[in-house]
Amino acid sequence: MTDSHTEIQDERTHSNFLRDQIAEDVRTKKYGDAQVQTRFPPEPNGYLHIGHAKAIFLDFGLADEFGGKTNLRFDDTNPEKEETEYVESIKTDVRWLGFDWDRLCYASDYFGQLYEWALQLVKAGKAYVDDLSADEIRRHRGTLTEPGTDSPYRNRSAEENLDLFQRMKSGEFADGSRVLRAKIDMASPNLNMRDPVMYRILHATHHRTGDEWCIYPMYDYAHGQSDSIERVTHSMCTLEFTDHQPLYKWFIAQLGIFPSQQIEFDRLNLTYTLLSKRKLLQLVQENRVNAWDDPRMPTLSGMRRRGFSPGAIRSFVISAGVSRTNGMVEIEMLEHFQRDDLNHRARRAMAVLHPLKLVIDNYPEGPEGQKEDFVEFVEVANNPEDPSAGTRQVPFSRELFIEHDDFREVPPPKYYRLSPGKEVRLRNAYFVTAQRVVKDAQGNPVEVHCTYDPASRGGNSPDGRKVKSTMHWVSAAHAISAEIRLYDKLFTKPDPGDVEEGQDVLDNLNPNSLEILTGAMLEPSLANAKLEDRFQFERVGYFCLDPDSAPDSVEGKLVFNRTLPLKDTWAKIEKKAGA
RNA sequence: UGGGCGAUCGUUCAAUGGUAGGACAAUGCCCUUUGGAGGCAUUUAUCCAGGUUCGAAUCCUGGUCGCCCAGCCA
Repeated sequence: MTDSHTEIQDERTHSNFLRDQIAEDVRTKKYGDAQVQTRFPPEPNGYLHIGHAKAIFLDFGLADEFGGKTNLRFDDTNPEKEETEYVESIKTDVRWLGFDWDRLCYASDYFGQLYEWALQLVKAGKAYVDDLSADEIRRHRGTLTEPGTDSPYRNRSAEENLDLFQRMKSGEFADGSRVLRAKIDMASPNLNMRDPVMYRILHATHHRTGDEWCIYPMYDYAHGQSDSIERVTHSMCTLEFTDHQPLYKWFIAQLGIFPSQQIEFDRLNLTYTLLSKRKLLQLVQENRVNAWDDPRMPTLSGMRRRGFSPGAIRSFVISAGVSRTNGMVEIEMLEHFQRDDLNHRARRAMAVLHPLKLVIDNYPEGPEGQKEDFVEFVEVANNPEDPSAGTRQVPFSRELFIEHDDFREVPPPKYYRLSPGKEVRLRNAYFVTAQRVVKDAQGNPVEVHCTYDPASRGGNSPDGRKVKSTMHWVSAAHAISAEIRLYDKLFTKPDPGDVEEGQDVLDNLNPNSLEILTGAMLEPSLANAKLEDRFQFERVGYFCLDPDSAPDSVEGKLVFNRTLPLKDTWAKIEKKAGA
């Protein structure tokens, strides 16, 4: 058993620069005897995706390793984009990944303190109210190569700034009319230091503070201090915030408060996958997918519905590693860890996605000559990888369904499955030999007639005869039908952002990312499937029940999602031959 | 072009001055009552040029290439 657990342990002993840094800080007692404190700081403006899972495993995982704690903090400084629905979904997703936060925090908890600190900076002449418009501020900022120019309001007296800022807070001014800026250096080569905006006027209702405030702190003014308030020792974030560090440090130094240490790491990028909350929101809003939890989405809720597991996501994220290089991990790696997980856990079942009738002409007749009535039950392992999963009895009869693609009237080279005159094994049942095929007007096979070898019951012939292929099947009389949803990649290009001039990422959407099958035939035991069950439909793939199912309803509607197909060597051979 | 960050197999992460290794992918073989799983094997890498050193992926110098920053977003 090559359990992924061992792999995780191995990975853990591998160094990574985050762990190294924390270990070093603990060793040198950089923060005295204080325990390691981290935080996961999402903005509640969308659903979490697998990129966030990386941050979660790092923030919570590393703190765990060092016996520290992790806060869940919502960076909710922009009331116009944030909603309670997102807060709830984020909590659900973090828990689903297996973590519980030490403290549940909100940047909005600190609005009062942040305001007090702003007052302090204003009084100290370190911040000023600027009457310039957003556009004018932009023009004054300069460019990458040219320094900015001072705002005409830059040298207002502390008294005037104090008065203006307090009136901004009291709601005297219109949105956009004034901002509070830090007074740093308009000529800094780091644009973040060119008198960044600390507060803007926004007469908007906040999801938590309601209408209490009409000025809201900018992320850059709130983030470092939030870390400081929570006494976060190691504040891990993604690379693009690297050059915000000097600004955070400036605020911390001016205020003389606890200095958290920020360490940046690379974002997770996955081939064929879009990991931008803004774009994901667009997919939802424009109904390009059904919802945030559409199984094609890289959101944690989508992946959960699709049948992915927290353990597999963890193995993947840890195995993909962390660094400071911007790369793109192949989606195949994620799929590998999910298959590995499911291979060990998933119960096996037989399901025919594209049914083709198979009739055994020499199968014994039932009592009083009623051929169809004769039924026997074969014993089948629930999971050959796990004997403790037990066995079940599966009905077998004269008329069966097999996979349409498992029969070829004219077999291509290396095709081992059923074709006229060929003998194959029906899994756990009998050897059968195809005799003749009934075709429709278009020449498509609709029914295959075969003979079986009664001595091969269970799937082996006493004479030691070998067959090249084993196929799954279901008894026609006992089969239940279900809707099957097959998912493919949402995008057609490895890098969805690779677009032609004038085109959009959404132009790279895969029009065939969802295929719905309505005629699938399943073995009867699947009628009892539960939402949390994981199945391998043998030779087909991994599946789970979708919440759209209503097994207890009159129709007993069943909907299965394909998490992932099984690896398909034959498809590869066929493709190569065709190419 | 100002500032910041980075560069190791196809991809991704290791090697912390001392045999360049793992995982995914690919290829071939073995095995198989899932063309699944498993086993074995193979291929492919230190961005370039100098330098320091007994010894450099690692340290130094100079290039090259890539990513990020000009929101009253986070």
